[in-house]
Amino acid sequence: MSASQPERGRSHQPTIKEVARLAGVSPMTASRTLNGGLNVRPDLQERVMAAVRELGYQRNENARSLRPGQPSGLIGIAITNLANPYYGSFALGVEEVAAEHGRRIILGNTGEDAGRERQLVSDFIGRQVDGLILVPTSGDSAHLRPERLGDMPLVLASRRVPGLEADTVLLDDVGGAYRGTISLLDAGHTRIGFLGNRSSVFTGERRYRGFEQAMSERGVAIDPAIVARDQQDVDAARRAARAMLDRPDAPTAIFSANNRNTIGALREIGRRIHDGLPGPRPSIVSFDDFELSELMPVPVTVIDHDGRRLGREAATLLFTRLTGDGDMPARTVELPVTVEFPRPGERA
Amino acid sequence: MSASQPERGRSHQPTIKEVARLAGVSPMTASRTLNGGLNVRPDLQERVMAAVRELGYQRNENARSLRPGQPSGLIGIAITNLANPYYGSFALGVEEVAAEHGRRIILGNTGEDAGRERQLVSDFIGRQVDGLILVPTSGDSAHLRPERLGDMPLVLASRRVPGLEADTVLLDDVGGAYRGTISLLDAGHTRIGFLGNRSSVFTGERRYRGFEQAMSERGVAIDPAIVARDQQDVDAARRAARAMLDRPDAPTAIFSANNRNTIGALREIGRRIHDGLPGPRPSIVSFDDFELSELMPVPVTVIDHDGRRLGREAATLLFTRLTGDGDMPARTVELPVTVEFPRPGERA
DNA sequence: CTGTTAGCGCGTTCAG
DNA sequence: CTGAACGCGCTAACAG
Repeated sequence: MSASQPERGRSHQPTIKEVARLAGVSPMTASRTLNGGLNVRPDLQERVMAAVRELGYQRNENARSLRPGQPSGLIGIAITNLANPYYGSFALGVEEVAAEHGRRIILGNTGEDAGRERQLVSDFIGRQVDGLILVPTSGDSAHLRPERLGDMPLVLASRRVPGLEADTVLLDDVGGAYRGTISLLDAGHTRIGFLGNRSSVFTGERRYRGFEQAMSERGVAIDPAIVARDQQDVDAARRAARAMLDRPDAPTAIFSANNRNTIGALREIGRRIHDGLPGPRPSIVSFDDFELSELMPVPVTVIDHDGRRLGREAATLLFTRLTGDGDMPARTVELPVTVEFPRPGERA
Repeated sequence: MSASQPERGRSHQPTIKEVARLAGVSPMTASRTLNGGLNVRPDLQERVMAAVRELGYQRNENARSLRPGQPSGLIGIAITNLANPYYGSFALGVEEVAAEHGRRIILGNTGEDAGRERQLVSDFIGRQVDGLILVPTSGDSAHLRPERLGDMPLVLASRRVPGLEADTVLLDDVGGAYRGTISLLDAGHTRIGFLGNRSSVFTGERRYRGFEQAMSERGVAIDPAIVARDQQDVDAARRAARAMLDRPDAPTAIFSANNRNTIGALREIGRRIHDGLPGPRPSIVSFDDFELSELMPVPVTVIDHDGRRLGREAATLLFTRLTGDGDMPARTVELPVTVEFPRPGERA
């Protein structure tokens, strides 16, 4: 009962040696049996398996992968915000494909912090992961350069990293934003506001580009007074929407580049309706789907996409590289998005 | 260029030996330096650190934890559905606390499948995790019994496992459901429907109990004809809501025991409003919050709770056990929920 | 078909 | 203060 030692019972995970001893064979025979039983007499295999069951033996995967070249069976994932349902689905997609390949995932949340991303990647490498999948932050990315990563396979998701060649899965941000904007123009809107996130974020930039393309293609001018591109959370989005809608020349429609901005805009619109304020009730086009969008008090068109599928594609890209030629050129997969109108016959 | 071997460049993660050689010291001196530098001359430490930087050395955490008793720094988490935003937040909460303790998480998705849970737990043990956090499935749980788990610390979240004593974090399901139901009764409703998930699911059972308590306390009978407790997805929930609302004696309010049922019910209500169908526009009380609930066409009261906090509590419970006495009795933490009314002055 | 030897990267133990 | 030897659990490579 010494107080200094934690003295946890640590009921000692059985080792392959103990299995072998109990089965009356050498550790090598036990090992072979556990790895498929090639060149082991059936009766010995029986005895080994019996011992395994009796002892509740679990192979130590860490020891197994100690030998260089042996895969650890671990995939490291770093994402920016696990609480975002979209990235939750993304992680699920990766997990599924990883599991199909007998791999497990180590997951870290960066919170958009490049320093944290660096730590995570470093730790992942220290744990000998077989590959890395990440939604990169927009900060410094020196830790992702080939000279730091060696030949560790890396897949980027959702965003690119400037100057870094790596397998990448993206959404069709530009096309989706373009089509969503066109649907507003088709419905006769000419005064269209834009809510987005910091343009330093890759997707923010691309979605604005799609918006811009559609507007210029139709010869509709973009009024900078109703373009707000710096909102990262719902409250900021709400304030931006409010400022726009308070103008005498308020927009009759708003393009929102992501979920946070959409929620903020709709909260503001809801308040105005509830308070009986005058002014337009703008239609919304929202990049990112959300549930019950069809029950909103204004028409909401969503640009929908599948986070789980993005995750599955990212993992597939990784495993293709893991099993194939490590030197093949970097590939980019761009997943389609769908534009969904509120209800049949009731476009924005 | 032999075709049979993968022949990955594998630019060989540097080892501590190489660091030592480059620094002109023994591996032991390098090791000591990396572990705090106790009893190592400052100038040697300098040289070692320089070599580390030059080689981009990363300590092999797997090898480090090979020695029995050494923690792996890994926490295994198995949850039922990562795509559910609530569990995404939960995972985030766990990840945060784990990171604060210098641990990493291995994450697996069970999809409510007990067999998959068993595999995951087994794999986690094989990877020498320091502890396990799981949202248990409702199936067979033999693999969680102490005789199988040894003294591996285990924390259960959201649900209990029958007959298993383990640290547990729960929501105040009963109290929340009770208070939500009371709010409906206070508003004058007497005909209240119930939508829930399989009662075999722990939370489903508890939430029904809270509903029942409130109803019986107020002397309002529960009509089994408007109680549906077997919906696991939105479509099933919608059908159940439809059946209730098609009745001549349709409920004037509905208690929904979880997010999936709430969405289904609201979709059905939205359809009826849109199609101009007659009948009541029932108020909703929803266990589980969702965004923009205040913009719904019927009043929605939500019973809100914080998945991230649940995750943080679960991890805290685990680390308390890891650092403290492993033999302390199992503890249960029950987190409060808040009942939030639609808009000030407009109760359901 | 089976067993022995050796070594993966690291850190504890013990000897200088 | 520093280094050499040993062993953690496991499995290629090499006997037998």
